[in-house]
Amino acid sequence: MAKRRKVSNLLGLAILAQLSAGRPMHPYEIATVLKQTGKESDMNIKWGSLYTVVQNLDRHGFIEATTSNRDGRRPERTVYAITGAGREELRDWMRELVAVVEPETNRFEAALSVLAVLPPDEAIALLETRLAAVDAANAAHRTMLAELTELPRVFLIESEYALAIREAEATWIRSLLGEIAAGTLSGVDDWRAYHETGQLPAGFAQMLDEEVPLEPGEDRPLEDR
Amino acid sequence: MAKRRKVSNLLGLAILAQLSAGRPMHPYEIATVLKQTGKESDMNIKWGSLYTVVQNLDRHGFIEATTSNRDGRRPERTVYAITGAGREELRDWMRELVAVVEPETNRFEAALSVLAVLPPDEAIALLETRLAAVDAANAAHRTMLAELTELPRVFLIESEYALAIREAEATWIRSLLGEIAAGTLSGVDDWRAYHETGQLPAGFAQMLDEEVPLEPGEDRPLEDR
DNA sequence: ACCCGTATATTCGTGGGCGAGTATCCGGAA
DNA sequence: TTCCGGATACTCGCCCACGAATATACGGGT
Repeated sequence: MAKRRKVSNLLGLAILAQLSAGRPMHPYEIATVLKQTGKESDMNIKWGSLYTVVQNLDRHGFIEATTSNRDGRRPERTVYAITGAGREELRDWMRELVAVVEPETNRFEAALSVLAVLPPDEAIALLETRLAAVDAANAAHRTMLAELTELPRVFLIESEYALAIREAEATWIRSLLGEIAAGTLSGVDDWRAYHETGQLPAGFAQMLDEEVPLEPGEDRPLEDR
Repeated sequence: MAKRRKVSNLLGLAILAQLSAGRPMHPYEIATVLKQTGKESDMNIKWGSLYTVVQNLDRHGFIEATTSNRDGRRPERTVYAITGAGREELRDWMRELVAVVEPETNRFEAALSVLAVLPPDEAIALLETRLAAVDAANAAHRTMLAELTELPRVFLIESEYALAIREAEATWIRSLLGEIAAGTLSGVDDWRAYHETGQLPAGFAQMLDEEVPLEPGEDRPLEDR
C-alpha cells in the first residue's frame, strides 16, 4: 500500500502536527517550536525545505493563510492555520505510518550486504569501531533519559524507541563479532581466502545463482517456485 | 563527518561492489545480477536511477567504458569496468558506512514523535496492528533463513541484521503496549484528557518549553547549558 | 506464418529537496 | 555613537532521483 501523499516530506507531518495541537503560526515560528520540542532529530528535518513544504501544504489545502501582519519594517509574515482537510490528512498519514510496516533500509544494512568487498580483518576492525561508537552513544542516551524525570514518559517514547533499536544493533554486532571469533559463522574461511588469493573459492559460483534473500513481505518474481 | 560523496546514491555502492568482485559488465547486466543476489531489497534500489548513477560514476572516474559491442541489431551496449579510483572510493565509502554511525531516522520513529495527535485508543489499536504485522513478517523471515542451510551465513548477515532489528522493534512495541495497559507509562491520563476535552491539561505548557530530547552525539545549540 | 507477451536495454522529463545566499533588526560592547 | 554578531525571516536555483515511456529481440503457442 503506502499511498502516494500529495506532500511526502516528513517535515510536512511535523508542521501539520504542530498546527493541529497549537495555534496558527508563521513558518519561522513553527521551525522554532519544532526545534525546541526536539522534532528536529526525530525526523531528520532539513530547514532548507521549510518554505517549499509549507507552500505545498497550502497548495493542497492542508493549511491556509489567515493573517499577514508586519512588525516594523520586518518582511511580511504569513500566518498559517490547519484546515479540516489538513486534520484529515494528518490522521490518515499517521494511521499509515504507524500501522503499515514498509521495507525501510538503512545505510548500515546496505553496507553489510556488500561487506565481503573488504578483507575480513578490516571489516572486523571497522565493526569494532562502530560497536564502540554505538555503545558510547547509547550510554549517553540512557543517562539523558534518566535525567528527564520530570517529563511524562509519553513524550519520550520516540526517544526510548530509538534507544531500544540502537541497543539491539549493539547486541547484534557483538554477537556477530563473537561468532566470527568463535568460528561458528560459516563462510569466513572462503571470504579470507578470496582476499588472500584474489580468486573466488570453489562454492562461490553456484551461490551467486542460488541466493534469493528476499525480505519477507515482498512479492517474488513471477517465475519463482 | 560523513563526507559528501561525489555519487551518493547507494545504488552506486552496489554497482562498484559488483564490478569490483566480478568482471566488467553493461548496466542492464549489473542490474540483473544485483536482483539475483538480493541487493535490491537490501538497498531499496530504484531502477529508474540506474543509468544516471552509472553515468555519474563514469563522470567522476570511478568506472570507465571498456568495449561497446552490439549483438545483432540490439542497441549498443557499453561495458563498464571499475577503475583504481573506483576501488579506492568503494573501500573508503564502506569504511564510512560501517564505522561511522550517523543519525538515521525511520518513518515509524517520526510517527511516534507526534503520536499524541491521535487519541490514545486509536493509537493503541494501530500499534497492535503494527505489532501483528511485524510478528508475522519476522516469523516468515526466520523460516526463510532456516531454509537457506546450504548458503554460508556470511552471505546472509544483512538479512540476519534486519531480522534482529525487527525483532527488537516487536519487543519494544509489546513492552510499550504492556506499560500503557499496566499504567506504568506516565502521562497517558493527560493525553486522554486532552483528546476528551480538547484542552491542554495543566502541565503541558511548561513541558513544551522544557523538552530537549536531543539525540546523543549531536551538537547542542550554542546557548544551551 | 503470424501474433503477442516477456525480456532486453535505454532515454527523458519533472518535481521536489535542500544547500547556500540574502536582507533586515536588535542588543550589547567599546 | 558606532560597530558587529547573532537572531529573524525568507528566496533562489541547482541537481538528482526516479517514474514512465520507448523500442527492439526472442520464443512459443496456434
